[in-house]
Amino acid sequence: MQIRLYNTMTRKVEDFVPITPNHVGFYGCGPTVYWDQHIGNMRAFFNNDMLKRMFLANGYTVNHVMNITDVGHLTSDEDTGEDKMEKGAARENLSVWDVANKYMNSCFSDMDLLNIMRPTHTPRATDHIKEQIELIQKLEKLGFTYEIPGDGIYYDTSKLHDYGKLGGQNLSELRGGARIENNNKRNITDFALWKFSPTDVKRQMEWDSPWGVGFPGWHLECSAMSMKYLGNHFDIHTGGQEHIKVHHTNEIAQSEPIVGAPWVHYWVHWAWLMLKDGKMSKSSGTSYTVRGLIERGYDPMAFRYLLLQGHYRQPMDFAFESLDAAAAGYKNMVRKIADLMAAGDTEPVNQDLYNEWHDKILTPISDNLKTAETLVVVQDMLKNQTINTPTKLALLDFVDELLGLQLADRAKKLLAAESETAPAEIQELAAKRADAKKNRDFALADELRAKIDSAGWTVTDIPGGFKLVKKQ
RNA sequence: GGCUUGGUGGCAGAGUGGUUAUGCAGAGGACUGCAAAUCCUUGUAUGCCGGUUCGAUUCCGACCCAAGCCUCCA
Repeated sequence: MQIRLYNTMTRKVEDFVPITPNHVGFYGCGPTVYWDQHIGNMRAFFNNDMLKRMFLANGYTVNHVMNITDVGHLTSDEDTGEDKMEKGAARENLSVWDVANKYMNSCFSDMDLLNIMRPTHTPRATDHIKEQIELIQKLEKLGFTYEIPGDGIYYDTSKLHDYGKLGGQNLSELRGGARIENNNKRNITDFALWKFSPTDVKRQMEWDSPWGVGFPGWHLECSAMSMKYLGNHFDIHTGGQEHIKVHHTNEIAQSEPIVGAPWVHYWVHWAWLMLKDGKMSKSSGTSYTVRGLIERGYDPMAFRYLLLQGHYRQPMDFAFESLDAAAAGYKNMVRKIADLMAAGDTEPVNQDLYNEWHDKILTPISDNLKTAETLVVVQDMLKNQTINTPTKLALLDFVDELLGLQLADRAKKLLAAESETAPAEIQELAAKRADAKKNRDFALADELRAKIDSAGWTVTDIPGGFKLVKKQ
């Protein structure tokens, strides 16, 4: 099936043509591991996951690389900026290395909870200092660097004729004085490749280099590690939309002089998950984690379902009201599937119908990841009267693989919970209630139902009797 | 200020040059002593102003508003 993706470089939805047939290599910017990743961060990782699942469903092999940024970078190119890693270490009274490990693992565990497949490679910046230094040396040889004494090695953006092409903005269009200027930089857009350690403070993370002790600039790791794990040219580079103008622009600047243009064939950018009143941020206490959602009683799959209803290029408003709606929608879907499973239909799978609907499901998601439309097709499929139950269940297995919603798993759990036999005293109460109903003593019947309810069971009337289901 | 995206029903959020998804919520009905579940039916929207067109929510332009980047950020 023809895959189409919006390419930020050309600002168009394009047919995807892989470098190697039936194989895709892609790099998605990963987390800076100084704190928990909030659900906004997770939306980006979820999008990478959907991109990957879409390719897998289309028969591709996938090499997915996600970096772990564990080097502390200054929050600006100034010496006065804060270092997030060092700040996190101070906050928790841990070494920067322990902070990195702790939050890398918590990020992975949140990804697991959301059923996000692990990337093929998750290289850490601190494990690739050598590669980063080598990259600077290559740029140095080509004449793209200059040193600001006592500060670092910088990239001279005026040396690259098409600098800024990804963001559609040239040097002269940037607003002068909009940010604090480093007076020693040659151009407003120049950025650090290597920063020297400050002389007055001992950094926990620093390395030797041909230019002096210090640490790499924050754009460098992505160039160095993507080349190492994906080769000099690869298919797709993804990241949050805020990376277009600076981070990805600078990655291109570092890479294309060395490997030749185009370095990356398709640039795909994810829009943010917004709060009603602005962006999600840790400082304002408005960030939620996946584990936080679970503590509030939500199935992480409800959040996944919510994300699937939107489109990756569209900012999405997050509110508990909309998460509730998604949770209800997801639960209804699981209910329907559990009913299909319980039907025990032994008809054979209709292969023609299976193929037809398989393609119907795969088509919209292959067209620039229109997951919402795929969800619509799934709803249509569930409602469709001409598809028999075994065919529907086979299609749902495919849907689970494609969308990662764990529908079959939840449906089975639901059925298991419903088939659990109630303890004798609950059975007895339910039997008494049935008697009360027979005697038309509805007051007593309702009282008994309340009793059963508070004991953790739900009694429902079914034709010819009653059913006891343990409350979830 | 510049560059880039967008503005759709009560909420979230798709598609589409002419009959406007889907989910949740709402309303009515079937079923039930009442519930629950399920099923059926159903209302409500395309920021504003122009233009192109037989016809625009869809194309074009201006404006207004929002978001992203220009400063660490998914």
